[in-house]
Amino acid sequence: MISSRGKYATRALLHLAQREGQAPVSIQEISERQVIPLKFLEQILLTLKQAGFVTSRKGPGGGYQLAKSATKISLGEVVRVFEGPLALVSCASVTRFGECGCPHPEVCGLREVWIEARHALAQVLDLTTFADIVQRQSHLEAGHHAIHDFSI
Amino acid sequence: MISSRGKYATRALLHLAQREGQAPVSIQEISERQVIPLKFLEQILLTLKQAGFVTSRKGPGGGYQLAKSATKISLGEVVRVFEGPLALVSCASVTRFGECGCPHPEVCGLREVWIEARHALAQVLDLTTFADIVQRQSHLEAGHHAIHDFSI
DNA sequence: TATTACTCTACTAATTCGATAGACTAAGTA
DNA sequence: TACTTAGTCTATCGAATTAGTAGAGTAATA
Repeated sequence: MISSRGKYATRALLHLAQREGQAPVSIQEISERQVIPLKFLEQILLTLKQAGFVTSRKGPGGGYQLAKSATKISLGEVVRVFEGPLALVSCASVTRFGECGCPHPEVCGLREVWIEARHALAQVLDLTTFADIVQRQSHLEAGHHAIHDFSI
Repeated sequence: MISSRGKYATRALLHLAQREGQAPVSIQEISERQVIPLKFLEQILLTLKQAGFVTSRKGPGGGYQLAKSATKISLGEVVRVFEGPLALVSCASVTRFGECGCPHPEVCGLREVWIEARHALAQVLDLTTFADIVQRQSHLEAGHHAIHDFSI
C-alpha cells in the first residue's frame, strides 16, 4: 500500500499537470481542491521540489508549477521518491540489493517471481506519465458529464 | 514492500511444497533451514493454518503439511493474507473500496492507473502457484549445480 | 513596510512491526 | 500412567514508521 504522502503527492502533481503553462498554483489552492491537510502538503511539495518535479515562487502570485513537461514525469518516478523501490521484496529490487535474508538468493524460485511482479508493476507505473493521467481524467470527466447531461 | 511475516510465510510454504507427500515437517526444521526466528515462525504457521493453506499434527512425528495441492495455492492468495489487498491504493482494491479520500473517485485519472497496476500485479501473483515455484527452484538448482560441476 | 506565500525544523500521538516469552494442550511411547 | 515431543495461544515489548501539527523564518511583491 502506498502511504498518504505518496497519494497526496500524486494528487498534487496531477493538479499541477492539469494547470501546466498557467500561473503558479498556491499550496492553499491545492490543499482545498484536493482535500489535503495544508501543513502536510507543504512538506510534500517541498519533497517534490527537491526531487526536481516542481518549481516554486514566493510572494504574491507565487506558488508551484511543474519543473518539466508532464510528458516527462512518470508515475513510477514519483512513487519511488515517496515509497522507495517498487520491488515487493528487497531481493527483487534493481536499486537496493543483497539485503535478502533468505538462505540461497541465487537459487530462489520465489525471488524469480518477485522480480516478475516488480517488472509488471514497473511496466505500468514507469510508462504512465502525468500527461497521460491528465488525458485520462479529461476523458472520464467528458463521459461523466455526458451521462449527466443525458439524465437531465 | 512485503513485511517479514509475508516473506517468511512464503518461504515456509515453499519449504512445505518441496516436501509435498512426505512426512510432516516440524517448525524447528523450517526455522533452521529457512533461517526464520522460531517463535515468530510459530505465529506465521498458525496464520497459514487458519487460512487453510496447511494442516498440522501434534506429538512425535508431527509437524506441518500442505492442506491442499501446491498447484492449488497461489502466491497471490498468501500475500493477501499477510499484506491485505494487492492494490497500491484502497480506491483500486476490488475487496476494500470507498475508502478513497480523494474528492472525485468516480472521475479520477489516477485511480484508473492504480487499477491497472493492481491488475498487473495480480496477474503475476495469482497465476503463480507454489507448484510453479518449486519447479522454478529445481530448474535454478540444476543450473547452478551444472555451472558448479563445470568449474571443478 | 506590510502582506503574501514558500521554507525549514522540530515535535508528537498513534499505530505497526518484528520478535520474544511463557503457559497450555494434544499425541504418541515406554 | 508418566514422559516427551511438538503444535497452540495470548500477552508483551521496544523500535520504527506514519500522519499530521506547530511555529519561526525567508523571499518577493505592491
